[in-house]
Amino acid sequence: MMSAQSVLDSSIRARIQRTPLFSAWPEGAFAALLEQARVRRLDLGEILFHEGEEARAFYFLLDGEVDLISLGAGGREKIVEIIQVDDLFAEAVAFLGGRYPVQAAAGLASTVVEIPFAPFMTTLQGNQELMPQMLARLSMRLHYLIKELRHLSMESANQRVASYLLDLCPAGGECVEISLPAKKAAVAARLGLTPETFSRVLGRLRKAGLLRVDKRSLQIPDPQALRRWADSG
Amino acid sequence: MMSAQSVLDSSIRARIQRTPLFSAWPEGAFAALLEQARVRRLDLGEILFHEGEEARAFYFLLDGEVDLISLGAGGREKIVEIIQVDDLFAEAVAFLGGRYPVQAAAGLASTVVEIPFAPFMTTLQGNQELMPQMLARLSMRLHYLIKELRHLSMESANQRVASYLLDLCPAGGECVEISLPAKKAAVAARLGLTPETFSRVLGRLRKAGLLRVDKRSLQIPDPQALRRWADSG
DNA sequence: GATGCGGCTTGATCCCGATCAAGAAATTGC
DNA sequence: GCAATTTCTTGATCGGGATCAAGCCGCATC
Repeated sequence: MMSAQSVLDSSIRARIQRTPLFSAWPEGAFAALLEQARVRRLDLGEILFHEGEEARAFYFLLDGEVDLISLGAGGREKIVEIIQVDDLFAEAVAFLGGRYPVQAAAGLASTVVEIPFAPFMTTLQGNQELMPQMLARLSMRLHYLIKELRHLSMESANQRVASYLLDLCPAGGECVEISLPAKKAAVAARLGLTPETFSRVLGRLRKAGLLRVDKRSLQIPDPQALRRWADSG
Repeated sequence: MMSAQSVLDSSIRARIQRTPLFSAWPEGAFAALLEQARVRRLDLGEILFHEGEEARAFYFLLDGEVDLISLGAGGREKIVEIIQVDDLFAEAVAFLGGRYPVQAAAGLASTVVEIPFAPFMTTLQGNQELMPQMLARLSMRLHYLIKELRHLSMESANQRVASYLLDLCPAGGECVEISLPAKKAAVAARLGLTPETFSRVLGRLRKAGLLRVDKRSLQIPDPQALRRWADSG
């Protein structure tokens, strides 16, 4: 079930314009683009777009949580990325031959802004000074996927969980408290693990004194020790 | 050990210009770029660039074979891609923050053309009509990595080998005979498998009558049957 | 409080692919 | 041609994580 409305209030527009992709856009072009955008509400579990479906729009997540999921034979699925509030997603699909390469499903009841590709691409072609920003976006995704590939293909469950937790820490410093971006089963899928294994790894970390767990919020008393534990075990 | 020479003969220039990335380049800019390029010869096993190293150039493979390798803890390594003759590689690194995200090593004695980024980027910035081609290149790599991720995270050894073999077939039709692009150990690493497992899977396929193996050349009598075998088993 | 349900943990067992260990076959060197 | 080295195959065992199967906890509803 979905609903759409045609007017975006100015605070929403401001949030979208704050993304790196749009911050350099001339005001006129940006306003014209958002003319065509619509707000959509998604129920928990609702599918925003399917893998292989013709791609007509990309999205900005206002509220809730959306999972990008790659489907395999026999119902197997891997969460490629958990999209967070204020993230733009699927914009790179504009150059990927017109089909979504993954599925997007709401992990919670959510709200997204749907921005059609057609006017976006037209503006991009007419203002080529905007292209470097688009190249930068694509490069970030490339980088992200290369890292993912490394994690999946040569790290153990322990190492993957540890790296993931450390990545959640704000850069560098002490990260006493962090919180999981989604329910544990989704995080497990994001890491390519079953919920059971994920739970066991957290248990191991807890017993080793490297982690305190309370519901979805975690404390890492000594990040460096965690890093060392991952590198050795 | 390496040697460099400064003049590129015209047949080499023609091969490079035939790549999609350069086919739209104005003759003058292309010639100026290749002024700065150099030929390098690599011994078997020689490392062209290391992971994390500052990126100053990208490459065109004239002859031999180069493997892009991602390194993990404890000497573990995964071949991300096996570069073939007449492929351009590492050009996307221009936008990836100035460091190579993987290592490149010669899988055979090889010859590459080394093309520095500086003049390349300058030309790109001065001729923004060339950017769409660059976007297309990045998108292809994105697409490739998404596929890789899917294969690695949710397919069995059997399925990965079968998909890989089918991908080697020229599009669609009968592909009676194909040949592995590298020695079996390298192909196994590309698939995220040990040589032993790869050998066993080929053996299984042989016994099932789905494959004939002779050295490095393979015959697939019935591609559709192979596809079915992968989808079921 | 009882009941039910979804999310999480814990335990027992299984299976795929890695690892260890020989051999066989192909390639190279003399 | 024959030895030496590398590449590939085959077999035996091992182990990490999946799967199967209960139980547990927090929370909602009545």
